[in-house]
Amino acid sequence: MTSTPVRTRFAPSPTGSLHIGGARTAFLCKLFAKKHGGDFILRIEDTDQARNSAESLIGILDDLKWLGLDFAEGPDIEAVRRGELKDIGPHGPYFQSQRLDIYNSYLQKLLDMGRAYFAWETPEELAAQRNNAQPDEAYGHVRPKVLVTDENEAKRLAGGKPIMVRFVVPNVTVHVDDLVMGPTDFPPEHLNDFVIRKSDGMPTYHFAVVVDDALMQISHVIRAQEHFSNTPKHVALQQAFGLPTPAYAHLPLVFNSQGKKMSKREKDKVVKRFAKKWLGEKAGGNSLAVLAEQVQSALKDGPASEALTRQLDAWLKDPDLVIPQGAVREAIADVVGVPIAERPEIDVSDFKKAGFYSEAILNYIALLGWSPGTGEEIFTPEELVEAFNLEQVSKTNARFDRKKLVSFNLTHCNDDMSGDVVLKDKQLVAFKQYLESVGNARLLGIGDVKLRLLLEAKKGWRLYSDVEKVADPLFLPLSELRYDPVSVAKEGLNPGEPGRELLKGVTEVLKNQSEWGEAGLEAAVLGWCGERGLELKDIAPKIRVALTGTTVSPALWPSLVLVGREGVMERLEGFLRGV
RNA sequence: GUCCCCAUCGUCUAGCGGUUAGGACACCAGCUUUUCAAGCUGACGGCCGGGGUUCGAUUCCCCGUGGGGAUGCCA
Repeated sequence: MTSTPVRTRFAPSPTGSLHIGGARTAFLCKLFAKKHGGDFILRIEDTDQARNSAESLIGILDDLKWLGLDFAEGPDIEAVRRGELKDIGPHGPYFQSQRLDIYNSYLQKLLDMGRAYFAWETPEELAAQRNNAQPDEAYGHVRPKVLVTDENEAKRLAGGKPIMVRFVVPNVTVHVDDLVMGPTDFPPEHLNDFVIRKSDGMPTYHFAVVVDDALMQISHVIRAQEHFSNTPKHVALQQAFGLPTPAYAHLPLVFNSQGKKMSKREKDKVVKRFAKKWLGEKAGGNSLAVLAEQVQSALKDGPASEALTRQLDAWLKDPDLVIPQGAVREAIADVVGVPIAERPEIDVSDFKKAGFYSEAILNYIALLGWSPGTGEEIFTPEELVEAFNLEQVSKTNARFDRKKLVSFNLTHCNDDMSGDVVLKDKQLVAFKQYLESVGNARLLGIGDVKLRLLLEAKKGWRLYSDVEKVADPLFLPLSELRYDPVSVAKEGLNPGEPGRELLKGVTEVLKNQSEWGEAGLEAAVLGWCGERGLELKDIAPKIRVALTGTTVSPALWPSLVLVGREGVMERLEGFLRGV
């Protein structure tokens, strides 16, 4: 046994939002580290200059934080919010874009050893090579006869073409002992001399990941299975440098319910469909400009209107084109009115806005590809630390099942609400976070005491959005309250109908109620029912309709308490006067 | 094209040569209920196909089929 401390890392690139598969990888890395008393590190792989965005970076950090996936070393979130790429920890920088000197010094070692060389094929030339390859022939880059290791000479020979650096892949079989995939031999003939420094001077993923994992003393590389076939590249690089090879564990992939890859393209397609529909409905010339205008005003600082119009035009015409900026896509979705239910949930933020509880999500995603083997399924994050192990990780790709997630959500929330004060407080905090994420200032404004009562009153909710939906009418100003005609008719509450008389009667009882508490209200109403030979179900839905406009509300007594004596009387008497 | 990985109810999975193939979610039925939910009870439902190996294969091997990944100046 070695005494090397366990150190795992999650290394997202800020080119998009944190999706649920990435969240799972991050979580399992964290679980493994914690289980072994080690550290979980966050590194930002921002080497793709064309696709990086500050919006993505902040989004990813926010989502990790919301999930409770904090890290021992990595970006300084507060600084990043201010627009600085600052980080915390002894093995930094943790932004690859700030490690160029390090990469270059390692690169020079390779060049000096003759294990790397300059190359200057254009992307078109490489594509042609691949396309022209004969069947049975390994296609792709072929190592030149003479390797150029001097940069100046390379520049001269390239004649103005951009130069990059390739690694001389050794002609030996690479053996990888993967903790999930098992021992595997990778013969050299399937590997060609891959690029390690791009022509813009940035290292490629394969190069940076090797240098960084070694320097950051990562003991276990836990990542998605899509990287498995590339692992021999990394091991070959480690061997060239004489660096240690970390333990590898490649996780099975997570797909959507159709068994397809989760991608922002999926979201994009839906938005595009609705955008086209929206434009089609607006007869008359320049509705594209109108769309751009509205999208822009929905955005705090989006692109200029004309630029946006051009972008939208190109986007609508090309079925394969995707809006790269998540915020812009969301804004379009809002403007053209894509229903919430139609928006594919892929990113962590989608689930947050849909009203899921972070711990339920963690529980569910941990079980995608891993199983404790005991049949147990419901775990808190702390329990997961105890239970988790790499041995029980399967090699089989999994599909994401939203309904099961919903069920987990219900269970976690219910468990908390039937637990102690600490647990109930967690729900309160999480519910408030949800309300903030969807911008429901009205409910946020009722205060913690009422919010807590509300959570208690709406028993058995599945999502926070369920609580919100059912509670919202309770706190609407009376002038904005709409009565559902079907409910009104069903309860016989239209003028002249018998239900109205009953409601009048019970309104009197409530008016004379001295103590406005759940128990007192219940006793009073039940007493009134008893005198008349009525049951609660004869009157409760009528009160609900007058109170909320529909027959659906949280439990009746707490609802009355939440609305308060004045509010209730205003609503009941208002209903009896009007409608 | 080439290489690699995978294959148990609709979905996530347990199983690691002998099991009435277990659980969870979904679905369906019933019960319960002041609404929506929730809860309770029950039912339905599976070893991809073909060859081997073996006294015996869901389990081990081979082939096929299907799915996925890699083969990028993306990560």
